Amino acid sequence: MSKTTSQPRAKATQKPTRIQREKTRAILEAALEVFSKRGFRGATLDMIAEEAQLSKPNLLYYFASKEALHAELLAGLMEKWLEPLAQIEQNGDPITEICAYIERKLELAEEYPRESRLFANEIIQEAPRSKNALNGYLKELVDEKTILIQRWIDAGKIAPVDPHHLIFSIWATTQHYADFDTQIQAMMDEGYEQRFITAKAYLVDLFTKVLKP
Amino acid sequence: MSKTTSQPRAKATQKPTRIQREKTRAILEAALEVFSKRGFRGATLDMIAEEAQLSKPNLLYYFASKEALHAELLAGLMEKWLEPLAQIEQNGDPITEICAYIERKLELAEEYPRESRLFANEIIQEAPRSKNALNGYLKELVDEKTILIQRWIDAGKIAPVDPHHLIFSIWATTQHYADFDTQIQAMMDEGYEQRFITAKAYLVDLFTKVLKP
DNA sequence: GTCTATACATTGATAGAC
DNA sequence: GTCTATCAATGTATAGAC
Repeated sequence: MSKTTSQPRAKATQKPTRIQREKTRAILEAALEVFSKRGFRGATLDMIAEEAQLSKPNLLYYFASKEALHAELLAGLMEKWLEPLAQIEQNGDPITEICAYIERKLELAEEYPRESRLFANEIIQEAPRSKNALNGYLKELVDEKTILIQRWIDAGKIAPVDPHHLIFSIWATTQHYADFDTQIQAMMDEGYEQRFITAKAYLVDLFTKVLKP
Repeated sequence: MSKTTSQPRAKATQKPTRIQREKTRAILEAALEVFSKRGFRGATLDMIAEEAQLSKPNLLYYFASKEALHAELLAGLMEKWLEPLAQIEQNGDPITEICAYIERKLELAEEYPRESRLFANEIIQEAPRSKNALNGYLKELVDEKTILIQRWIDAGKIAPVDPHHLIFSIWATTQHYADFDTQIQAMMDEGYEQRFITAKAYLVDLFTKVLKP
C-alpha cells in the first residue's frame, strides 16, 4: 500500500516530512544563490542541482519546473522584503521613523544581498514574473506610506518633499550596496570592509538634513 | 578578382562602405534593445536579428559572435556613460558643479535608459564582461573626483561628506529611474509622466541641502 | 526518493548555394 | 552579402529501473 506516495508536488494532500522540508530548503537556498547571480535565463538546473548537491531529476521531483522554483523563491521573499517599510509607524517621530527605516533597509542589503539582486534582476528585465506582486501588495503599501508622509508634511513635522521620490531615493541608495556590490568593491579598495557602517552614517545624515522642517 | 572581399570582420584591412556602417549600426541598436531588456543570456541572436531585420547568419557576418557583439556595445558606451562625471570642473562652484552633474546624470537616464540597464545587468551579475572597464577607466575617474571632492571639503566649500558615498548615492538615485522604471511606473500612476521633472527638483534640493557647508 | 538514460527544444555558429 | 539548411552543444524535462 503506497503510504509513502506523499509527493512534495502534491503538497495539499499530506504534511511533508522533515527530510522533505530540509531538501526543499536546500534547493531554495541553492536556487537563490544561482538565480541572484545569473538571472533567470542565466541560471541552469544543473547549476542549482550541483549547488544543492543532488541530481537534476531529483531536483525536479521537488519542484515541477524551473519556473515553479523561481516563483516559489519570489513569493517566499516578498514579505521579508517589504517588512521594513510596513514597520513605519504613524505615531512615532517622523524623522526617527524614516531613519530607522533606512537603517533596516541597509541591514537587509547587508544580510540578504542575494534576495536584493534577485528582485533587481527581475525588475530591470521588466518584472516578467512579478508584475502582480508589484501592482498588488507593494503598490498598496507604498500608497499607504506616501499618504502618511504627506500627512507629516502637512502637519509641518518634516520638510515638504515628494513622498514618492523620497521612498525611491531610500530604495535606490540602500539597495545599491547590495545590487551593485561589484562596482562598490571596485571603487572603494580599503574602505570597502567598512562600507555598511560608513554608508549608514552617511545616509542617515543625508536624509535627516533633507527631512528637517 | 575579389575586390569585394572587404569583409567587416577584417576591419583592419579596408574602410567599411556606407552600407556596412549602416547595417552595423542597425545591429548594434537592435542588440542594445534586446540585451538591455533581457540580459546577455536572456537575449538570443534570433531576437536581435529579427529586431535588426536581417537573418541570423547575416548578423553573424557582421559580428563574429554574440560575445563580440556584446563587447562592442559595452566598449562603445563607456565613454558616453562616464562623460558627465568627467565634466565636473575643479574651478567651478562646488555645489553648482555637483548639481549640474546630477542633472546630466538624470538626463542620461531619461534619454538612454537602455544603456543604463545594460550596465546594470552586467554589474548585478558580477560584471563578467566588464571587470576591466570597472577597474580601469572608471576607477581612475572616481579616484580623481573623490580627491577633488575631499579638497572642496578641506577648503570648507561643502559639508564634510564621504566622497565615495556621495558619488554612490548620486549614481543610485539617478540611475534608479532608468533601471527600475517598471517599479516606478507601478508605484506612481498619474505622476509618472512628470517623473523626470519632479525627480530633478527633488534630487537637486536633496543634494544641495546635504552639501551646504 | 533517487538515479541513469534519454527525449525534445532552443540556440550559437557554420556550410554552401546563389 | 544574403539566404536556406544544418550541426553541435546546451538545457529543460520525462521515463523507468532500482
